[in-house]
Amino acid sequence: MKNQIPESTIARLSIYLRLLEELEREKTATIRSSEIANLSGLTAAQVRKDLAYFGQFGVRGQGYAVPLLKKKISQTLGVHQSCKTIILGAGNLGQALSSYRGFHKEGFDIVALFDIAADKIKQKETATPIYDLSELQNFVQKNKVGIAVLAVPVQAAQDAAIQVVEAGITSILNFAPVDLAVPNNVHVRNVDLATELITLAYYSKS
Amino acid sequence: MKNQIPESTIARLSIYLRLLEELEREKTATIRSSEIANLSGLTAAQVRKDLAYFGQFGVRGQGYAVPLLKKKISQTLGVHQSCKTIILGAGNLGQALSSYRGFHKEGFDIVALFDIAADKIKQKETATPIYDLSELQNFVQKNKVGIAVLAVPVQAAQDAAIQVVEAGITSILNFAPVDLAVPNNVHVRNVDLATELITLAYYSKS
DNA sequence: TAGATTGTTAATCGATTAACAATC
DNA sequence: TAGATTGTTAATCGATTAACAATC
Repeated sequence: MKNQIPESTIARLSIYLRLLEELEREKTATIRSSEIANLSGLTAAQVRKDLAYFGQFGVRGQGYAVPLLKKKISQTLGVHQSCKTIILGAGNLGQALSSYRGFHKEGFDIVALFDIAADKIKQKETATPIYDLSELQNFVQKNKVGIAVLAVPVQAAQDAAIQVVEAGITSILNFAPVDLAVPNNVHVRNVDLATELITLAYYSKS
Repeated sequence: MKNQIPESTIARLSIYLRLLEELEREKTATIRSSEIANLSGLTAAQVRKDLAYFGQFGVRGQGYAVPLLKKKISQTLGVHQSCKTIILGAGNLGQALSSYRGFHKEGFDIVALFDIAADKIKQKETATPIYDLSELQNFVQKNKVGIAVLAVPVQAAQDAAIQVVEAGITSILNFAPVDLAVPNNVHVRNVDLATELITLAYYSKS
């Protein structure tokens, strides 16, 4: 069971991590909390507070050593090794996500797509195999799948979530605009694209 | 200039709206705040508070009339008419988004895709035309574009944002993992898919 | 009138920000 | 030592929740 660290802190850690990867590529040796803040659009106090939840990684008067901090954050987040990920729904969105480079770059391996009547779907260029939904349980048990992405139509989402949970997966990224009912130990994050646009539309007037 | 209404309230309004559309299709006449809360995974107090920012839409002892509330919320959000939307970046993600039904359903018309060297891109089934980025200014001026979606690689995102802003667009949905520098009057919402997965991965251990 | 549910105020909670002592 | 920047505590801010008077 994890402690009382805000989910927003965790989300920001992953932003710091990506920034540090970039800085390491550029051979930057050290960085101050104020610089991290500027580069990621946050405040220095917030950066230091976030990091302090997990340890003391900096040197007073100096800042943070980029390679060390990167290592510490990736250990904290547990992204040092790659994580097998499946996508439910092999429509436009599902297929686009499966070839999204950002996932692979951060260590997420999209190992399979699932869909109903998978045999009807033409399997374009994608290297990722598409299986029938009925094979889900089997596949998940054989392969160590850590995360499921739900890119199915809204009507199918709750049902898909149940199947995913039954297969033993406890992390779900949900693109369908519904509040999924899942057991307490299952973690869901929602990406609601239409809501994002509606929110923007509100601000685009006035 | 908009008042001090929390952005999270606006985001929830759009969730209520979609729920009400559903309820209206099912011919539900009235609904209580507690029911709205259950259906969207929130609390009744929160629902009432959100709505109270904009007026008194309910009847004490009765609840809310579904058609009326739906109308009021869509007026508030300004989604009564459709909003022209463009997508920058015609790669996998851009093309998937352009055919994403959820956008059209909520009144967002994807009127064009833009990409560098647009002529090199084979224009699959999509009905949405793909233009060269150099035509952006011209297109936006001729058509009343309200929102731009950035589905370009991270290196190209800041530059794309500048062009979009120069063309006069003030609402941006950004899929690239960077903190975009934009003028104060421009509203940006970020969807950071890799960060979502990393956050989930953190919770999938332990 | 009695019962129900809103609208709204006040209390709680948690996250962000500010400030500064510790220390490299 | 003087200067800089962290780690951490305390103050602020804002959003969520609880409670209840208003009222249909």
